[in-house]
This record gives sequence, C-alpha cells and structure tokens, in this order.
Amino acid sequence: MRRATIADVAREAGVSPSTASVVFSGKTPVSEATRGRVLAAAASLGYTGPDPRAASLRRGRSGIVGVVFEEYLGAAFLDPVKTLMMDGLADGVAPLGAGLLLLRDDIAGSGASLTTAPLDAAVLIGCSGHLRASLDVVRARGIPVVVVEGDAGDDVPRIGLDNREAQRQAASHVCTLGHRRVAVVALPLSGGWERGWMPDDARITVDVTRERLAGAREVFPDARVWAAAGSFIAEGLEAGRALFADEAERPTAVLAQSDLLAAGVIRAAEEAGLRVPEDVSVTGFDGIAVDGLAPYELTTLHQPAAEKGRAAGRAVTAMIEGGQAASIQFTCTFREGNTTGPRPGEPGAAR
Amino acid sequence: MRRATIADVAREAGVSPSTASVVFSGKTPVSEATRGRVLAAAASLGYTGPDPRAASLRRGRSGIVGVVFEEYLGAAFLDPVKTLMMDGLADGVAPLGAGLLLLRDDIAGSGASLTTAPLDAAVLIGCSGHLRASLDVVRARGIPVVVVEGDAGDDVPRIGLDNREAQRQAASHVCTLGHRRVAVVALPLSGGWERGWMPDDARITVDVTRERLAGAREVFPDARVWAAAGSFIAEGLEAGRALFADEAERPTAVLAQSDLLAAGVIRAAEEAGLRVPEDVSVTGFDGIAVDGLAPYELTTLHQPAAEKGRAAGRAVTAMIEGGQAASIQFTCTFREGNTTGPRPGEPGAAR
DNA sequence: TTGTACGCGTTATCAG
DNA sequence: CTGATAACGCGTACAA
Repeated sequence: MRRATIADVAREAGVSPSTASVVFSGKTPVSEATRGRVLAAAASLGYTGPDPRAASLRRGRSGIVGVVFEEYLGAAFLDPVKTLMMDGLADGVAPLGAGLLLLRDDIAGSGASLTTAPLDAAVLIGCSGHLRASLDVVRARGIPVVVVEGDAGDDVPRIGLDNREAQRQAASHVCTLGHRRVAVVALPLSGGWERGWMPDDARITVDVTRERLAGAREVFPDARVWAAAGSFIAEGLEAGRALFADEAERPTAVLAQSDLLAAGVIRAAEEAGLRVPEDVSVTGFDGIAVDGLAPYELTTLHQPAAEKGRAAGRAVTAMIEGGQAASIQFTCTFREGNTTGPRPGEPGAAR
Repeated sequence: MRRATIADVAREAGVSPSTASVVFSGKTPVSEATRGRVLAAAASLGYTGPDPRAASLRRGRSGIVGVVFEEYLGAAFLDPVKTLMMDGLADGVAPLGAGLLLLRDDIAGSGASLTTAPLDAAVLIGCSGHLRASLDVVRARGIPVVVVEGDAGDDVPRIGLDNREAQRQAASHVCTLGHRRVAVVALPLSGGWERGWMPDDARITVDVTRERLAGAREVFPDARVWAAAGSFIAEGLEAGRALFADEAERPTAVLAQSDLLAAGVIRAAEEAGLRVPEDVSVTGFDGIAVDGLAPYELTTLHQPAAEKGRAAGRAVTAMIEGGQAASIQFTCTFREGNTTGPRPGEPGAAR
C-alpha cells in the first residue's frame, strides 16, 4: 500500500492538488472552509505533509547546509571552539530553515560525500591541504561555499580571525611584565600528529598555528616552540613537562596557542612545584571556559567563536539567496586573568 | 544559463539519457567506448554528476539520517560520551552511504525540523519527555527510528545500557571496601537544570539518572543524593564542595554518575584537603578518558559508547533496507582504578 | 479563491 | 550492452 500523496488528499477533500498544496505551504490565502476539509482529509489518510524529496526537487533547495571537517567527526567536537562555532552556525542558518549535515573531507570515504549530498551550501572548517580538494568538488557543483579559518582562493568568502595580531598582543603583555625567557606551546603544525620541539626548518601547514606563532615571534623571535599533537589538556601537560624539565632552560612565561594547552601547562607547573603566576606565567588562546580549571582564570585572547559560526551561517544564507558574501575578519579581545604576573625577581614581583 | 542536466550530456554524447545515467550510477555494465564519450561530454558541459535532489526523489532515498538531540546542539558535544556515540553512528550508517543531519527536538524551532527534512531514518538521543513528541512526528511520517538511551514504546528499537546493574556493581564494590556513609552525585533529574540535594519526593524523568540511582540504592538505600545540573567537571566540583562541607556528614565514598562529575568531586576533595582514595573513595561512570585527570585513574563503569552508536547505525540501516531491528542492551564493564580504597580506619586501610 | 497544465532531473523496467 | 517509456511527488504560472 502506497503512502498517500498530496493528490490523494486533494481528491479526498474534493479540491484540486494545487489548492491542497497551498494549504500546506501557506503561500496563498485559502478559505477557512476548504482549509479545514483538506486538513481533515490529510488526517484521515495519514498524510503528514509534502514529501521533502519532491519538494526540494521542485524548489531547487534541500534546506541542508553541509559542514565539512578535516578530521574524524568525533575529534571535531572535542574542541570547545568548534562546538561553539557549530552553535553559532546553527543560529546563522536558522533563517533558511536549514539543517546541518556533518561531512568529513576524505573524498574517498564510503560515507555520504560532498559529491552526492543534496546541499544548498557548504561550510569548510579548518586549514589543511585536504580542504583544497573538497573545495574543488563543491565549487564544481556550483554550490555556495564559505571557509572558516582556512585559506581558500580569493573568490571564496572566508571567516577569519586576527590570529597573528592577537597573539602578538599577548606576547607583548608578557614582555611588558619583564619576561624574556619565553616558550611557545603550539597547536599541531600539520595534519600529522607529531609532538615535540619544533625544528627550525619545520613546515607549518596549519594556518592557525603559523599565524599565532608569527605573532609570538614578533615579540620573541627566539622563543623555543613545543608543538602539541592536538588541543587537549593532556597535550599541554606533556608540553609543560618538557618545558619545565630542564631547570636551566626553564621559561618564566609560556604562550600556549589554546586554552586547553594552557590548562595542561599550568597543571604541569603545579606538578613541578612551580606557582602560577609567581614562578611562571601562562597565557592561553580562545577564551573558552576550561572545565575545572578554577581557581585559575587564564590570561587569554577571547575569540568570538560562536560569532564566527553565525557569520558563516549568514554568509551562506546570503549566497543561497543570490547575494554576495564578503570575507570577514574577527578580532580577539585580550583578557587578563590571574595566570600572568611579573617576571620572578622583577621589581614588583611577589616575594 | 541553466546548469547542464544528464539529458544534455546524453545528447552531447549521442546516447540515450538512460545510458548516461548508468554511466554515472554504475548499476549496469557499459562499454568502455560509450562510457568515455559520456564522461567527455559531461566534462565539456561542466556536468558533475546527477542532481542529488532528483535522484533522491526517484529512488525514494535521500541518504540522510537525522540525529535528534534534546538539547542545544553545542551542549550535546560537550559530552564525550555523545561524541563517541556520534563516531560510532557515523560508522554504523556508512554502509548506507548516509550522512548525519543534526537536529534538535524543539518542534517549534525555526530550524530544519523533523517534519521537513528529507530523512531516510532518525536516531533519537536522550531520555526526556520532549522526545516523545519527536517520536510521534517521525513515526507519523513513517520513517524508521531508533532510540538511544530513552524509553520509547515497545515497537521502537532501543539501544540501551544496563545502567542499573552496572551502578549496583560499583556500589557493591564500594560496600565491600567497608564504606557505609556513601553519597551519590547524580546527573540531572529532569530537563530543567536544578542543582542541589535531591528531595525524597523528587520526580526523575531522565531514564539514565533514574536507573543508575536505582542501582546505587539497591546497595545503599539511604544514600544522600546531590543532583548536578549537567555532566561537567565544574558541576562535580560544586557537588563535591557540598558533600564535603559538613564534617560530620561527610561521606567516605562518593558514587558519581559520570566520569566528569567524578573528576570534579576529586578536585573538590583535594580542595578540602582530603586524599583520594585514602580519605574518600570516588567512582565514576562512562569509562571515558577525562582530559587532564592524571595521575588518577577512575574506578568506573566503562560503557561501550561508540559501540552503541554503531549499533544504532546498524539498526537504522537494517530498517531502511526493509528489515526489522531488535532492541539491544549493552553492558558496562567494571574497571577498578586508584580512586577507591578501603574505608578509612578499616583494617587494611592506609594509615 | 480555486483549478489546469506542466516540468523539476532522475532512474527502474523492460524490450531489443 | 543500449534505448524508449514512465513515473517519483510536488510547486507554481496562469487562467478562470
């Protein structure tokens, strides 16, 4: 037995299909009487509304926005910043009445792919090389696309962040406090997951990492850099242990490229018997609330993550509706917490 | 200028539309020669493959599985268990080549809704009352549905967990260690976000909370219960402070209903100058790796979260393909860490 | 306010 | 291996 279609409903109600259609879409006024008859007929046939597949073919829209991650889906949501961004994105596409379809950017994968999903638009997240291929696929399909935190060509709107300037600001703050021996704990340098001291000739393929590092280097050109394998507290802990292992080389301030890393570094400091910020200052990046870090309040750069998502959503909305979307650069705001202080031994330093 | 359709390609290649279609779908052998001609024609016209909307109308499938959360989307991914489940789910639907569409269960919301998204199936996550309404919508549409960690009717396959038995096991372990004054830190009792001591007459609408509590009560019928407002370390910290505030009433063991809560409780214990497990034992639930909790290793119940997701995926896959899917009950495995020990003062207790 | 007519772009089916 | 045919279920000019 077939499912009822709108034609069945119309017949049952004694009206034409178009009238029935209009009752459901509300695009045209319908008399209360016919409206009632149609609804009743629908109910009696168990018709629950237009088939989305047919509707989307007819209108040329699916109501679906693809969100493309460069990593395993689960990993994407381990990062609070991405989580917040998703929230914002959900908001941003709400006017479209669109839903978010999770996609990975491994083209080969057997799952739903960029090539076959009924997308109205796509949002690419991240910065790796892979992204390039995804971008080509989407553009070939003629689907509007926006890139967040990544480098696409000129004609693709990007939602960005002043990573470099922001990190420079933090570095400068630390410099003002008198610190000279400073280390950087960086996010991953590339798609791989290597961890360790960064060699001088390292190639950094991840935009965010590169930009933030450049910002730090503007103030501390010679800072040693430890590259983490991901943005996790545990990674920060590992980094911190390496940083604090050698008494002689021990930095008096650490610039971490994410709040989670910073939290780990602080934990490592405690472990090593160092007080924060009396013995060592630590800065983060992102301005998220790190669960369970209290009573510390990180000195950090607050980035408008949800706002970024919202902007991405608005951008694709605009493009879907035939408009142009411009690239947007967001700026971080510096927030001084209680994890940075004067260099030990500096005038004004505690003890 | 219109986008090219498969008909255009066929004409350009001098074959029939059906042949062109077959070249792209691969459902039928095609001679190498025509195949080449079609592909060439497609390339020259900038045709990138069948329109998913039309294809899905014709085939009656969209390749999209909806995942319905009962909370704000961002919040869903704050929970590592759900994150893991999503991973498993992604795996589980891979054979379908389906993508996951994120959906919230507030029917009224302006976003893409259960009622209009082109879904092949839906997976409902959670346990609140809201879910009921979502369930009705989906079933009215005749869409296969599976419920994870929630109570649907009998004829809806559920992916469940032996919450009660598992928690009983942990309680029993703690009891064996000699503890008698035990407190429970519970997950939220209902959709609201109240936090505090649970009154005797509290109504618990969240299945997971109720079941785990029942398990604890089998061993410790009189345990005091603090209800957290969510599964976060910070909530556990808050709970712990309340638990340890009153010296006289202070429990010697705490059964937390999630690992994150347990981590917070441990932090609170440290704060109060209590050693874990010498002064107070703590158990968790979930068996996730809590970022940055080292060197503690929680005594906890490990639940196969990813496996649950995979099962849900397989279930909807089966249903989409016309089969039946049975409910599945997963079991937790008890894992003894270093956060539980003999009751202070017990023979064999440290110091 | 309602009905008529048509096409959106594909793909199953079945005959050659 | 290829081609003709017929839906899939709906939205929307346009006319009445």
